[in-house]
Amino acid sequence: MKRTGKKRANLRDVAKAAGVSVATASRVLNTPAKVNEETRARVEAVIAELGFVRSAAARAINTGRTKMLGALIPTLDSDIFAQTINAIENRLAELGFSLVVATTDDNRETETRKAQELLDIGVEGLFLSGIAHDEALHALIDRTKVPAIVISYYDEAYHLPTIGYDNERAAAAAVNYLLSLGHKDIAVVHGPAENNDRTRARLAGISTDSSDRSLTYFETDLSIEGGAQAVRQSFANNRRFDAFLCLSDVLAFGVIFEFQRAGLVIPEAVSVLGIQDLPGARVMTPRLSTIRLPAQEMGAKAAKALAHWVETGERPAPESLAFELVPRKSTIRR
Amino acid sequence: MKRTGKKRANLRDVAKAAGVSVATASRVLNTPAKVNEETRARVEAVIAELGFVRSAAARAINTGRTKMLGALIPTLDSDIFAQTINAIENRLAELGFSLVVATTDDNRETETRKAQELLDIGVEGLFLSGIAHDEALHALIDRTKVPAIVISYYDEAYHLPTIGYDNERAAAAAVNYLLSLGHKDIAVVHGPAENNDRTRARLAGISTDSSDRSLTYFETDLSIEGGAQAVRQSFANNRRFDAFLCLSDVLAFGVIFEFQRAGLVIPEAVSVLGIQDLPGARVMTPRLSTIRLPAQEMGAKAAKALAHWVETGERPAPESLAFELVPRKSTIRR
DNA sequence: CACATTATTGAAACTAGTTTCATGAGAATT
DNA sequence: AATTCTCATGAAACTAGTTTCAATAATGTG
Repeated sequence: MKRTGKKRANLRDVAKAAGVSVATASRVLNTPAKVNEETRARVEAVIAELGFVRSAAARAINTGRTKMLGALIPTLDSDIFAQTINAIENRLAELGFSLVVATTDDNRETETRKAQELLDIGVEGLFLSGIAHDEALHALIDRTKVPAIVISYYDEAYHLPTIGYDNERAAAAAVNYLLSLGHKDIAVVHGPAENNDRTRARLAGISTDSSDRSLTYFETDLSIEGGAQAVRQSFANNRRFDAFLCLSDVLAFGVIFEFQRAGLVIPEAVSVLGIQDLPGARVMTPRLSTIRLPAQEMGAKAAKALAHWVETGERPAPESLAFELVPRKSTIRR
Repeated sequence: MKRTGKKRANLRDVAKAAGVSVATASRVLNTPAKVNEETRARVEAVIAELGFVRSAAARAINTGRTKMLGALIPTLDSDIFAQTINAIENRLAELGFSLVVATTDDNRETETRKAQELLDIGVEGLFLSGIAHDEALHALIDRTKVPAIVISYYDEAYHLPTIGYDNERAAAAAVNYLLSLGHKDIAVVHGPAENNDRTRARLAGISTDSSDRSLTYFETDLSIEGGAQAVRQSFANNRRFDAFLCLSDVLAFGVIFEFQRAGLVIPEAVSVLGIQDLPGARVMTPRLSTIRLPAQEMGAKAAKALAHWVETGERPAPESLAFELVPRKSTIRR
């Protein structure tokens, strides 16, 4: 460590320069009302003059508070979590918390390692995505008793509070809508199910009760390109469908683009339904029919809940957020 | 503060339980090689048993290091910064740093306030977007001497190191490409210029040298919907153009969607050119011609540069990243 | 005017670690 | 056998703040 020249001013320096005790200097920072006006002005002047910035670490060591929360999300490199994280950050800022983000690439070991690192730097609470985690992560949360809430997933029975939507029922609502439109032969496009419990839950919600309806599954990358690939594969198989049910809007985007590239018109050629309602969904052509998941509301509620938990020690109740069918122009009755 | 029951174990507890001094316990954590093997094993056992987690704050107070960096970005609620932030976080994680994000909504006071908060919680360096900032933020950076680098913008002469692309020249390359295709009557669609220096720089790069070419400007929201609005406005004005130059891909998306909605075919009806090359650009229909900005490379380089600066005190040199014209299917010779 | 109350303030203890310095025990060297 | 060196360890100082406790001064009440 090379402390180049004079170090940063600390409270003792301030106190000395202002001719007061460190206690008084500290009071100016924390409980200014308890300090005489003149004294306070003097100390404040010195603080400004010396460019004093109080050390967060020293503060945290005393109060035990860092006012930081950590979020473990699969990736930032996609719209999917952007809205939620944005909402979390916004609400957290209002509540006086900072947000440290860590991406996991949907890899459980990475998630556990980064959770440990977040705890090491002193976050007071964690946001987790979904309920599929390493045993080690659960152990860590148990051991440290760090408040942790799960987003993007609702499961009342889970051992951590979940704030999210019922992925299974959202998917069920999606199929039912397509069935109600008279579609019989449906392609289901979804991202990797292996490490993604949201995807798995959505898959679990999908079924047709009757035997004259068929479901064909395409597992692909959770990306626009992935959606396009699924369509190309269906072409390669020479297979036509009444409808494409995409378990995520990003997949629906790719599906629609690929059909358009083939010169087919949506929804006349095929109905396409997404899940999520990303910002682009209602603007694209055709406007995408989808199941709207309240990403922003979820972020705001999760932020509020975790902040409250950390602040008061009162564990929040799980919250189920309503999804909503938003029929637009990419689906048609058949 | 209600420390529910027994507090978390600290180093003193560990030392006592292991029958050693705190100094030895600390050594087990930091320089295990200097501790006798048996002693070390004993201390480690106690650490595991007590679920001891060392306080980051206490550590930071001694070492002066928090290993946290802060990023101030306009918003997370958009693809535009997602790739860059993702790349920053990934690289930072490799380098052993954590990333605290703060959004500014392109509001300078908000930015300054959040910068102060980031510093308050102890970040050792800052990523800033663009070069337009409050005087107070500059003063803060000067005063605290916190390493800060600017991304998304390249300006050798700026008083902070910039790592980004030359927005002005990227925009110039875009116009030149359209002109070279024979377009004479060009609509320029851009986001709010007021608080956005990237937009302003791009606007500055746009000109036609000859008088038989015309440029018409549409200022709108920096969003897909914004792009669509610009097109609607051009319809309302009964104005036709050879080409739409969109100063950001998101705007181009909206422009294309709105034309498609009107039943017009891109690029036959009108050429559309974007800037950025978002993930969706090369997948949409038609595949979007654009000026590719190396967002991920920028994120990785910026992360590396700031980490190095913080680590060694050596201020990095500004870096200009090459943009690249990517002609695809949304532009045509006229 | 005596007593009680309130407002200011500083000394010192305290938070949870790291680090320096000194000490003692063996081991190695002369 | 005497001296030197290394290794392991603990006491105490130190980091930068917060907080408690006590003291003093100033004001208010009866």
